[in-house]
Amino acid sequence: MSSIQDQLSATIATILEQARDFLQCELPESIPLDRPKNRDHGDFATSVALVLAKPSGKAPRAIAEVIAAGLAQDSSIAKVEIAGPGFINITLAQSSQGLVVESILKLGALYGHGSSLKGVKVNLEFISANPTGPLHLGHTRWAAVGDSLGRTLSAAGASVAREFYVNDRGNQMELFGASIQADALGKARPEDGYHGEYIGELAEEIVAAHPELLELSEQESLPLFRDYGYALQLKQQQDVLDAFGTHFDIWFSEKSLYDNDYFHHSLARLRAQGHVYDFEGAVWLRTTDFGDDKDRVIIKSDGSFAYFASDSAYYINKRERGFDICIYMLGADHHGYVGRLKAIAACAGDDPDYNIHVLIGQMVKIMEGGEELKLSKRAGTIITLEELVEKVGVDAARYTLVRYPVDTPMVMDVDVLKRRTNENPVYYVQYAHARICAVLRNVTELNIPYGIEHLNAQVLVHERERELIGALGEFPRVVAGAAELREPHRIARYVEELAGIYHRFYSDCRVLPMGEEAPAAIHSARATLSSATAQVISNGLALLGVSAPDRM
RNA sequence: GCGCCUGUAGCUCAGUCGGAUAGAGCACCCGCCUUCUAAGCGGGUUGUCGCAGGUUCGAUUCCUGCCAGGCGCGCCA
Repeated sequence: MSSIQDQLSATIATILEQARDFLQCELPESIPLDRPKNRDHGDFATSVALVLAKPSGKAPRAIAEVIAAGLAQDSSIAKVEIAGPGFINITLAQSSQGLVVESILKLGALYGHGSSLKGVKVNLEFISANPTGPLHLGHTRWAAVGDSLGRTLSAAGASVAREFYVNDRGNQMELFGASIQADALGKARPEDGYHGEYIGELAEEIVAAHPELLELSEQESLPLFRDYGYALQLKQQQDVLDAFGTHFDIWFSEKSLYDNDYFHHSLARLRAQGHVYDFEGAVWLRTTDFGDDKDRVIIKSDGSFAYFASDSAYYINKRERGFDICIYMLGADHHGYVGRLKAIAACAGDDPDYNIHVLIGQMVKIMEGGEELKLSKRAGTIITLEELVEKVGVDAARYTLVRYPVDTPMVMDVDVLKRRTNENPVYYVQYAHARICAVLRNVTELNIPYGIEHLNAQVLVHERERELIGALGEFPRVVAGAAELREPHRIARYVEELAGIYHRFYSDCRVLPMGEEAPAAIHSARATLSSATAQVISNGLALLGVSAPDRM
């Protein structure tokens, strides 16, 4: 299904092709075509004449004349104007206004989906919190953004696996086990252990289920406390994420990288590429070959594995599982890892600009009552995902977290998020959807027919109607752009704008007949346009993992 | 010292294949519900796009330097 934009681009490309003799230069690969901010500039505008001015050596307005003459032949175009230094402003014919609405209603929930990433296998790893405590705010940002990005990439045609990397081995696990054990035995927790209230709760739960642990020696019970605690804590994280609407396809165990000697297999692969060396009893990866600050130790001189060992084996593992692109989502406090992760890919013989993509999320703060919230009862230090949801609900939390680019540090204001006003964009958007649903209920009650077969585009001549139709037509591009740039916040911003446009349409364009007025084509057409808008808002919110309520 | 991120209206922030007069919400003032959900709409006020150069028809956007703030630079995990 090709959009109006695509058709226009193709038309212009054809015109340029025919004017090759006149231009005498290379033609652009893609035609710049966007929707002007100023309505006086038509439905679409292109600066292609300006772009071609230099290579062709012709005056931009002269080039524009040629293109405009060609476009004027197209029956789907009502008006072509040349403006300023050589912009070409295009106004669509009334007859083509209905096409967008038609395709939305035909495609339904699939409208906006595309094929730009078709055939690409993406591994999307996010959150990957240690299973030694509750998820906090930073994880929550990723839970919202990562999940939304996953939905967006899928909509663009990619095959996406959402993966949570579980750090189930290493020193932190031991400290976690020791902390729980200390509580269970009524002793002091290790100083460098975990100190949240939840440790005590885990200890109680474990002792209740396995009273025999208290009969064992400390040495014997330690690994059991660790393993039971791990299972409970992981389950807790999974439950919380489930309630948040974030689902993973794969829970990947770090420990499993060392099963069946997989690690040595991955190391051999790196060695074969020639970037592994031994020095002072340790095994190193020469990541400086690919721009890292310094080489990294894989196996320490005491024979134990450095954390980097897991990182490199894990990357190799992802690629061996057939993923083309591995996306990592890391907190800003880990941005120092970008260089070494990219270097792993390069050392493995991959293209670090294509096969691996690292997103860095800046910090999230939370305010309530004008003050920053720092203490969590449960975690002991930072606010948890659960606590945030208790305060503001899933929709407001997800929406707010996903509406900013991840490289912007953000502050969530609980007081604002509880508010049901314009200040809180999630309600603004949801309200537009609920409002349309209410209108359509009334339309149905009055037996006014609507739908594709009742859409007479000729009557939709109001400026608000054209504006709305134009915005609806943008959605597929927004989705494709969000997927390509890995920026799901673009969808949130789009949906806000669309909601605003609908609200303005609503106040200027009456959908239902007034009083004794007989239902006419305009009512059916506007009802149809409304239902298409509801569909697009709903599709957009779905990509954000936010509900689109029928009533509010 | 080196690296990453940020600097746009009084506040919170959008704005990337460079485009026309730089946007939204909030705040402030004024209007709009005897007919659709006022959780809405309309109007008014608000800018050295951190600073200085460069690239060009055109720069908030790309390049360089500087200033300011945040974060990071382990044979820790």
